[in-house]
Amino acid sequence: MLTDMEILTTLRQHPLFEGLAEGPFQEVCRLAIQRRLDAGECLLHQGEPAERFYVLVQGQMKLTRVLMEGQEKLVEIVQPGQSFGEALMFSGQECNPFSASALKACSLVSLDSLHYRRLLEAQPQLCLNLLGRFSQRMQQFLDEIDTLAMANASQRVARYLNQELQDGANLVQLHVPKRLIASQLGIQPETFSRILHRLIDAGIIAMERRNIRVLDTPALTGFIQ
Amino acid sequence: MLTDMEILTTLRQHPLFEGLAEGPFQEVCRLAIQRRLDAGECLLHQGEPAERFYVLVQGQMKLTRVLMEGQEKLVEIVQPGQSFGEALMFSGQECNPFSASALKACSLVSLDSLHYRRLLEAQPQLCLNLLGRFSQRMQQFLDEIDTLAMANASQRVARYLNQELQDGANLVQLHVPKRLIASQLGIQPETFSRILHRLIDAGIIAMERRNIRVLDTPALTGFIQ
DNA sequence: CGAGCAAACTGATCAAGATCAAGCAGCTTC
DNA sequence: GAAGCTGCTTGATCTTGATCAGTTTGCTCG
Repeated sequence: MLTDMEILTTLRQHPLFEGLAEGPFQEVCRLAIQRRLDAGECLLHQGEPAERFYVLVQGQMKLTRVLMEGQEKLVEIVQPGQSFGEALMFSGQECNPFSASALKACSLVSLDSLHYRRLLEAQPQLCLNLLGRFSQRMQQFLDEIDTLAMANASQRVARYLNQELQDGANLVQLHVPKRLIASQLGIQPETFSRILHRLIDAGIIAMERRNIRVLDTPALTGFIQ
Repeated sequence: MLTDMEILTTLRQHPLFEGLAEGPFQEVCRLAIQRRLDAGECLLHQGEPAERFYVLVQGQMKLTRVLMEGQEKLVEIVQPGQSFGEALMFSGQECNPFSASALKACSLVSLDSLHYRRLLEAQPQLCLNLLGRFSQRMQQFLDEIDTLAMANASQRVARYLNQELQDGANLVQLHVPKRLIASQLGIQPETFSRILHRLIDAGIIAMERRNIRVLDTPALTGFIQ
């Protein structure tokens, strides 16, 4: 169970509310609805109408697109403190472009899109923040399109590992099952497994459980070009 | 050669300036720079610093991403009246995320990003317009990611044809060489050709030059699922 | 008009990755 | 501890689409 304090702190730290005066922020909180999900539970179905957006306070969620034959493709993993569904607020069309479901038990806050939109009309600075966020997200999409358009699966995996490699460290933690990563990269779980083990055999990475240590960064990078 | 009048009209009709008062709009025009390109000429190189964005007045441009081994992937075809490069204004990083070059002889107008950004700070309505545009663009990206993540090439082609099929009509006009479409779909020109001819043999489409007539829409749609 | 060139088409070959199938490791639950 | 479940791995086979090579078509330009 979360305290109101924890929720307040999470919202306050979120870029969507950065620079918002105390008054309007209180109003936002007043209209916020708290929501709890069990692991595996579904929050949004792709194609359903949407009038709210969400900030994840605790747990882990996945956003997926439903393709043909019931297959689903992972779009994004949402971690605590992150939001989703806010882009919809402006697009004119009002259907969820993805499904959302909980990977672990989750606590999240749901906010009214229309209310937030009205806030924006009076807060140019907030608008600019949001534009920046959208712009970055688009960059990420472009990157993902690159990854998918790349010729072969090994390059996608190498590219993925490189992206996940945080600042200086040589450790990549897969915080979701491998088959989901495979789905994100547009390859089959078997192929993903084989490629990882090929990289291990080549001495480029080491793996134990979901922790992957990159031993030879230059080799990995060279793989991509 | 374009008259100032034509340029003014093009800018005025552009969503980026919708609802902008006459004064600020004149100021925008005053700072605009006109640019001419020959067919094949390159305007922007991916990775170079960018301080301006562009509105195409006449001609046709392509935006491409450079992948490994000098291969390039088509991101978008720009038609007269459309803009590009404006997302960069907010992303913080200041390098072109794509290359841009002319497919035909082009006239375009280049605008100062910083100046436009300052305009936005005083114009909440303009911000909201822009947020809407960005949001739609993201939807398109999601769609494209779907297309690329789809299992096989035939489905990508069918999906592409369906998207390009405008409202009710059964005609798709390819306004660029087929090899560029293939690049956009992440397949080889040969494969694209073969698939189109397979669809012709199946009686689903008819093709003459760059005009494709869809004869059996349900069959085409059925192809995708 | 014919030369030259780029785009498009076609056929043959080959390799990457999907698919099918089975086995194994780690966890929970009774 | 056995049963059952899920995620991961490994092997064998088969399909798809890339690649290479050659031909055809259509367009431009001297």
